[in-house]
Amino acid sequence: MKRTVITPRTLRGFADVMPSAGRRRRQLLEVLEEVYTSFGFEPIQTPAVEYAEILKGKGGTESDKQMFEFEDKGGRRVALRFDLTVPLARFVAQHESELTFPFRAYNIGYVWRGDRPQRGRYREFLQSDADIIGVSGITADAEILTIIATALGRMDIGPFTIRLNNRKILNGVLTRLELQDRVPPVLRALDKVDKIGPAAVADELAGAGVTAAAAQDLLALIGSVQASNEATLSHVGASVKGSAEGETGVAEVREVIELVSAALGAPAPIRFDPSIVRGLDYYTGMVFEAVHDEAPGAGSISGGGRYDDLASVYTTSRLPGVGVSIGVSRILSVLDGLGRLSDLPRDRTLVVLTQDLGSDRPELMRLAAAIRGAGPFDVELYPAAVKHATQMKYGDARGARFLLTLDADGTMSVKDMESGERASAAPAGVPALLSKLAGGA
RNA sequence: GUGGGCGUAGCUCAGCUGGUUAGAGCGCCAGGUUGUGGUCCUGGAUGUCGGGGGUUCGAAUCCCCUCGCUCACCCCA
Repeated sequence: MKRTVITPRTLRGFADVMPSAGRRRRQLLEVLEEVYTSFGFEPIQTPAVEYAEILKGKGGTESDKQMFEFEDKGGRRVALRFDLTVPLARFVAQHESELTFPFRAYNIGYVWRGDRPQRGRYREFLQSDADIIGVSGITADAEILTIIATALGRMDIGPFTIRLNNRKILNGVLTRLELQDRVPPVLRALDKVDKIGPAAVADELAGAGVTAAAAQDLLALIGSVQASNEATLSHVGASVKGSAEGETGVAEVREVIELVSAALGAPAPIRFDPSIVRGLDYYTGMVFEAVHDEAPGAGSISGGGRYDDLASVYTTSRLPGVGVSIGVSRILSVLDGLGRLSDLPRDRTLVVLTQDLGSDRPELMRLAAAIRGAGPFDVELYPAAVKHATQMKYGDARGARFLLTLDADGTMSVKDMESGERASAAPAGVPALLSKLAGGA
């Protein structure tokens, strides 16, 4: 009789994390927490599920369409969070009286979006946000950018570039061209210039009711990325002449880059790119996204910007903010695509203790604990008294550095899997022996 | 949501214009080597050819439907 089984599978867009990716993920998260903390950010957390009315209508119609929304058993309309920024706005508005401002917090968690999965794009993915709430100066903007540059640098994932822009630049120009009532379609059209080219963008702008002359102005503005930020800034500075808001935007970009470079003690890995727009409707000033230089087609590994009005739907207090979102799942996917997911060396030495039917198991347990306490060792006791060769192969497959076998006469034999050499010692001397062997190599 | 590509062993894939028992490499298992891994040698197991229907003497191969995956658009991490 054949037993029928349920085919093991995951939902479209929902992925398992395998051990190789899991180790990398852990390392990325360690770097993030360390960097956030070193900038004074506090860890917070918000729920995965919120009232739908809290989440909907904040990030634009596209976000609403992609939101997982359902009814709970009590008949409430609820939704899975689409990002971590909108829940943060709710959090800050709700706990305003208990927080110290300017409030700096980070939040690491999964978010859910119902769009079609592709490489590096999932329906459930891990994101890590850091935000400063309560001030509108560009010092905060610069600090956020410094955090990204620092974190991405320490993650050791390869070269990256932060593409930076400021919404005030385009807003200013659009106002001068009397297009302020058509901002979203115009921004959408301009955002496509890399993909479809200036001519097609001009067509789309014409379709949005933009005159040919205005379209040329806009294309000149966004097509002005130069070899250096300074060159781009002066180029764009010329096109925004006459618009106070646009001039402010250019000045902010210039100053922010200067501040980040000062913080890093080196030129910031930032490229001023006036074509960066970003879809989320709530951004009001600085906007940016980071791409991995070796996988620019994989999409952004980080993004964010300034949003000065986000919390206004939950409170009458003015709570401007600026934040970054780092795509942990996306970074893992990029590393996987580059074949560098599992090249992370073990940060501690793995030791495997073997056993057989006659082993003194209390002695083995004591010894495992002693080795763990003796230094940077991860120690596992093979959990069954199977054939010794099997346990050796297991240790090898696991990448263990040392295989330990308790001999019948009570001495411990130590095999160094790297050199192939064997040594022995009394159990009490094993921790010291391992430290010596591991250190000497 | 719109449009393209692809579903053959655990994995990566080969199977020409339809033709007998469907293959390779890797992996896995066993032995060589009964308490000392990797290398090597020998042997072995495994497929509803994604599913359903149709054409045909005959379908992994052609047609239709369906499911799944994937890429592009859209949007973004």
